[in-house]
Amino acid sequence: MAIDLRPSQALKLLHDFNYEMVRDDDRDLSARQITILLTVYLETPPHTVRGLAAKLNVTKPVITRALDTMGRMELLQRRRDLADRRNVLVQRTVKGALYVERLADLMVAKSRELPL
Amino acid sequence: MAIDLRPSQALKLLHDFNYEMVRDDDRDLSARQITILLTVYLETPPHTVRGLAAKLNVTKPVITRALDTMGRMELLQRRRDLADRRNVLVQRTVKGALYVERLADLMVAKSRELPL
DNA sequence: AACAATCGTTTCGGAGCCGTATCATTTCAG
DNA sequence: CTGAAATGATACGGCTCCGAAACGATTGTT
Repeated sequence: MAIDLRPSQALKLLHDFNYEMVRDDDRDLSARQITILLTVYLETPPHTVRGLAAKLNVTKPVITRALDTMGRMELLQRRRDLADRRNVLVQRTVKGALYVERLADLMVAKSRELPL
Repeated sequence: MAIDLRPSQALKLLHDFNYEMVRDDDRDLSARQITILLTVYLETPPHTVRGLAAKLNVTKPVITRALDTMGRMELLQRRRDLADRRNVLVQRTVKGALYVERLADLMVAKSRELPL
């Protein structure tokens, strides 16, 4: 069964999801941060700073700063690449996995409430 | 046919949508701004600063500043309530309607690309 | 070994957004 | 008519993020 979303449903889903995020969290992640987080959790490793910057079409400091922030939140962690010590590998954390899971649950819940 | 979104599909949709937003726009809207915009475009008028603040559980200056920003972008506009001149009515614009339409189209497009 | 290239980080000035408190304007109540 | 209440905007100090440039560390090249 394909996902057949109508424009009005798409907007309502977008609204309800963001609405819930805004109401719940004091500190919500930016679009860039969410994209970085989900890229790390959905795509196959390894993930480097340079690779993420290129993929998202942003500068490297943007990734560095996002890792600082989300590292502080324990949603992601850095690790040196032992094979090439210039690289930093971005890895998942338990707390990050739970956060991503919560995003998914919220999205699923809001999609179920959509009118036909 | 109900919208039956699995968690993995929800995450991919969330990722792909944000990814596209980040790649395309230099200046992307925050979660709060998107919520305000969609609230005005989806829910029935009138929309006041106070009403939006209460609905989103944020302070009034948050709404005022968001209206400044999105007003500059011409996505929303202010108008004095002639019945009660203390009120400011938040209204849609042509440019804002096109932006919202683009959001919907992007969401629909990404949802169609989801794996079964 | 010496130099260039790569990688991630840091620095810098500038801009946006935050919450709290305060303000001007308008309306309502006595 | 006068004071209280309501509404939205503004001032303030603080925090985060931005892009560009410069930096240290590491690796590859010759």
